[in-house]
Amino acid sequence: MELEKITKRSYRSYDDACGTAHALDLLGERWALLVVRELMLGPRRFGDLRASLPGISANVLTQRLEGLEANGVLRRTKLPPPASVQVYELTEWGLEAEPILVALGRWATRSPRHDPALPLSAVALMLSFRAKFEPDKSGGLDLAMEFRLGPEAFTVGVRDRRLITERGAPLRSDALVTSTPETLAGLIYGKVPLATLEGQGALVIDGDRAALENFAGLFELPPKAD
Amino acid sequence: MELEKITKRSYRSYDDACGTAHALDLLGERWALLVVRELMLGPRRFGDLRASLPGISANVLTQRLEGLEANGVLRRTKLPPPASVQVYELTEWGLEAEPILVALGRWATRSPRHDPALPLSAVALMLSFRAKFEPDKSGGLDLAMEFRLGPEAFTVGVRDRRLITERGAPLRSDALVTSTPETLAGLIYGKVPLATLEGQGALVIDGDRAALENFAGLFELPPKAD
DNA sequence: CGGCATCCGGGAAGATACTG
DNA sequence: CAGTATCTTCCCGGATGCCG
Repeated sequence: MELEKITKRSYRSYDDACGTAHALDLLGERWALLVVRELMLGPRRFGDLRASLPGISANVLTQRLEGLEANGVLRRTKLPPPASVQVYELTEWGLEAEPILVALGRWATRSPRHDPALPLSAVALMLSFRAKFEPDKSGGLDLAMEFRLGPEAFTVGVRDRRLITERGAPLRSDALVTSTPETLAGLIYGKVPLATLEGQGALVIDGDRAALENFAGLFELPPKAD
Repeated sequence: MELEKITKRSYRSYDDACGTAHALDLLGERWALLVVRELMLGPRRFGDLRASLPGISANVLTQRLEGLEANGVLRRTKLPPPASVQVYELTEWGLEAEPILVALGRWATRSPRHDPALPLSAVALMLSFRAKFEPDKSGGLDLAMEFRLGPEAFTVGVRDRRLITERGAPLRSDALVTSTPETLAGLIYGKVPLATLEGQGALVIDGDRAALENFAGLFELPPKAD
């Protein structure tokens, strides 16, 4: 019957005027914030999102995308021809959630239970750079690199004590780094020597090796809160 | 059988090295962040928490407290005699999550779906002040008030363009305000005139009325993201 | 293949009653 | 007052299948 359609209330809300509580109404469901994370560097397709979020099932991803769209956090867009492919992208307001993601990441890195050796998506690595970048260590540095992480290319650079992290390849770069997010995390946060990774074939660098070495020195993990 | 005790694995984690994902492992479960919110201004008892979080059930609150304690976000403490009462309080690290809560609140206030007329806890109101305080409007202001919100007293003040929000009564104050969190939210964010609220008996002010009026002018809701 | 509906099993959340 | 026990309901996760 159609009656059950009408009765489909029970949108489980906290019913709390507090902004924090409302934020949880908007993106407190399981996986929602990680979907937002994956869109933080630009539009993605359904399949890309799924591949970047190991463990999410297709129907849950569909539900989250619907909910986030209904709440105005993201929108569905069709890429211009000839691609003509459907993608999901954050609204301007959704994009403004970035500092929250970064702050959450910085805070949780101090957890004794945090395991940096787990899998990592390319976008998550880029955002982690923003969380742990230390401008004071970057004085006078000016570098631009291309990171090839799987099928995707990213631009990473430093100029005027500011960090640049974008999706897509840069026009010019000092070095091209081909590797995986996990390997780069080991290099930058785990202080694994670059030569070791190259020896294992886990990382290939073409161009100025010093650029990557310098870059890796700009990040510091916050102390554990034991 | 005892076998089922052994099989109780399945601690549902995102298994993601990303700090944001780990933050969700730590406090992404339903109600967890609101429990943290209620502890942000100091230790509380089980019953206080329950009363401040309408909708949470006792067993869920128990589970959240256990989980947050296991993760090092909060600890159980016994108040010194003669109180000798058990309370929950945030660890130093847990306290550091405050900017996250405030940022979430500020962001979500821009949601078209946000309804400021819903119920509000006293602690949530205090934290909302921190989210929406505009130092530029507070030049030269110096005031201290006591807010009596139900059984609890709070100190609210401004000095040197900085906002003070604490639990407990101040030693000296310019005014004593007795009301509810919802009424004060209407005054400060809804711009309901003070005289109207007094006329309804929803708010009683003893002392310098101008202190409260000046205070109410220091906050601005961020624009909607329609 | 990408996107979405449907069915099902397990587990977490919600409501209520009960206990020290 | 501070939880525990129990039952129900709903959400999540996985599999399958439809359709453009």
